[in-house]
Amino acid sequence: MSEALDDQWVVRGDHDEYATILFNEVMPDGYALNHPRHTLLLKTTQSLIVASREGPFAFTQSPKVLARVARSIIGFGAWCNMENIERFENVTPDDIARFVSLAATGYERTMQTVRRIQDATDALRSAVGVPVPLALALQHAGIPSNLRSKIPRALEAYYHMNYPLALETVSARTETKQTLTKGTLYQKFFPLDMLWQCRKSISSALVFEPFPAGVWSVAESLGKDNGHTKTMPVNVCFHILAAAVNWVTLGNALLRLMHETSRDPSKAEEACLQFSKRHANELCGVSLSTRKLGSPYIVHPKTACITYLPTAVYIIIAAFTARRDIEISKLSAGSVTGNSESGWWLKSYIAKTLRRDDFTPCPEIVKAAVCLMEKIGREVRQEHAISLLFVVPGDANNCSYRRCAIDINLFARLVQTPKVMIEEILTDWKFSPHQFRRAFAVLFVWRFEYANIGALSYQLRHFNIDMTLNYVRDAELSSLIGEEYHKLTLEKMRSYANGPEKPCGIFGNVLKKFIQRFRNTISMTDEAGLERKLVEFVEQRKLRLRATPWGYCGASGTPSNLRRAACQSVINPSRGITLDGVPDSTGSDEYLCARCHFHVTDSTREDHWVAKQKSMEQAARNAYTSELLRRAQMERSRVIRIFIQKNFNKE
DNA sequence: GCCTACGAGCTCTACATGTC
DNA sequence: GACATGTAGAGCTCGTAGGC
Repeated sequence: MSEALDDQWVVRGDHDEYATILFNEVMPDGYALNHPRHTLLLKTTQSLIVASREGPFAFTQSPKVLARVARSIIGFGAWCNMENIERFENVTPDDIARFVSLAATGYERTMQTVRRIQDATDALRSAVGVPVPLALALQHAGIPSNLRSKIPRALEAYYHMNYPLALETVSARTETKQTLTKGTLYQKFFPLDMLWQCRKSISSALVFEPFPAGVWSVAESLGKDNGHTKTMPVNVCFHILAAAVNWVTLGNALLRLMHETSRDPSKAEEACLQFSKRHANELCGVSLSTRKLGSPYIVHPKTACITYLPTAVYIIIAAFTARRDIEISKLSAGSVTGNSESGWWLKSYIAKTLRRDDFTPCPEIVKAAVCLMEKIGREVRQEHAISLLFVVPGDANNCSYRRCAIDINLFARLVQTPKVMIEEILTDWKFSPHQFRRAFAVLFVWRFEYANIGALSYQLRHFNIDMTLNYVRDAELSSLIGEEYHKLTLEKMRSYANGPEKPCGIFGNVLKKFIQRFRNTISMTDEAGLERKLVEFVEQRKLRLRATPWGYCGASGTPSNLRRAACQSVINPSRGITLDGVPDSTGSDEYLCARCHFHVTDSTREDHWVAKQKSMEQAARNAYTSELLRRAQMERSRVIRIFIQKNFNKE
């Protein structure tokens, strides 16, 4: 911890982390916290920060957490000051009850900002006239000016008193303040408990235990449940991923353009024009220019390279490795190792669970993205002997390097990510880094159909698999996956009805007959009629085709389907049911599906079947294969061979 | 259930950059 | 050179993921 300054402490932690705690906040009486009249509160706050970090009541080393403790104590001190309570010793249980119930409704009501700003405006009117400057009114009311976004009602009152005609324009700012979440309240109330626990080592303390039933029980009774990270709509997710991949693919060319244009400014504009024309598709609707032309979709090549390219790299890493924001931000240059044959591995710090570096498997695009970022910041890293990946050259006159400003929403707007309908308003989707971690889980679960949650749990580095299941049990996700299954089923049915693919397998033949029946009942030229019949068929039967490498499973979760599905036979030790109650395809294989009532396949899987049959035959012929296993493989190979002959007309 | 450690979103300030 | 605009980085309150 640094030495005490007049108005702030700089609290340092591990890994160069630090937090600044300001002690010059204006109190409701108009005097700053570090004014001599607030010495007691200041000393108590400082003592509690020390006690939180050292000694018997220490619970954290994190500078940010210590800063939060300070904020809570100062906040409570400000409320006491407003209530004319000079020492914490004078606080009564009733005061605590009043404070916590007010605190649950947010800053504005707790600190009675409406009344205070009205009083301040009244008092200042005679001295400065109307309108009273807002900054002056806030200062006189003892409300920190940076909290303006938290006091919409107080602002409305201020504007009403000073600019009556402008009221309509500001009334939109008012909204009912919802109760804060349990977690937030817990963090607000916990430091109050310390005013009792640490009573022997602080200047001013509570004389009773404020939360005998526990801090959490109070927070729980007053707060609302926490929310969760939203799931990106599929089209939005795929659009921004495609854009990020395109930008990363174009990255080296963009860097060359930036260097060319900076070397020869006279040709810069022409070079940008030509580049934009040549790479119109990859740039996803963005044009490059060295001049400011007013369009949000025109950017300077330097901005493209040091702002948008790092963001594209960030998105690629987040989406394809499921790493958290903090884990990506801390990546070092050279963090991807491996090769195209044995695979690529991203070395990153694993926050929350392991809390150490670990390797995560990743696709080649991640390796390309990291290499690109290494190139962007190479000179900076060499010059300053740092390893951080996400750094770019800083401002020439001020700092020589800086961390990349990753702004996913800015990038999304630039590449014109589709808008979404939220509460009947077409609006931009609001991205957050954690949504890509969630998107990874969505894509994994959808692609592998709930298979191997253990693998997903490892990728997310959860200690507890229940945490992973929280992702895949989520109602929003289930509905999303259900929707995708529905789309896939309809697409396959259309494809089977209109060609060129023909369904085969036992269930495939059933589908073929239904499609033929539809064709017989409608005019051959009535494609709309056929489409209608297909949709009705899929919806009425609740048909959901789920993909496997060798075809599709059409079994539902009804008792009769489960009884008849080949993979659910009691002699199959690998049988299993997915979380939505249908047969788990990971407990099945080609041999079982070849004779199953619910299996569909088509020519897109033909190569797979042929290769499988060959590999089984070779394995059976292997001299080292035991006799028992050889016989089993020969039998399996025979069944698959017959399936191929019957369905793909091959000998 | 309880708790920690972060992130999101907002505003403000200082400074850089662009435009006329 | 004056002014407008853009942007990084700070602080704040409130929200969220996830460990045990």
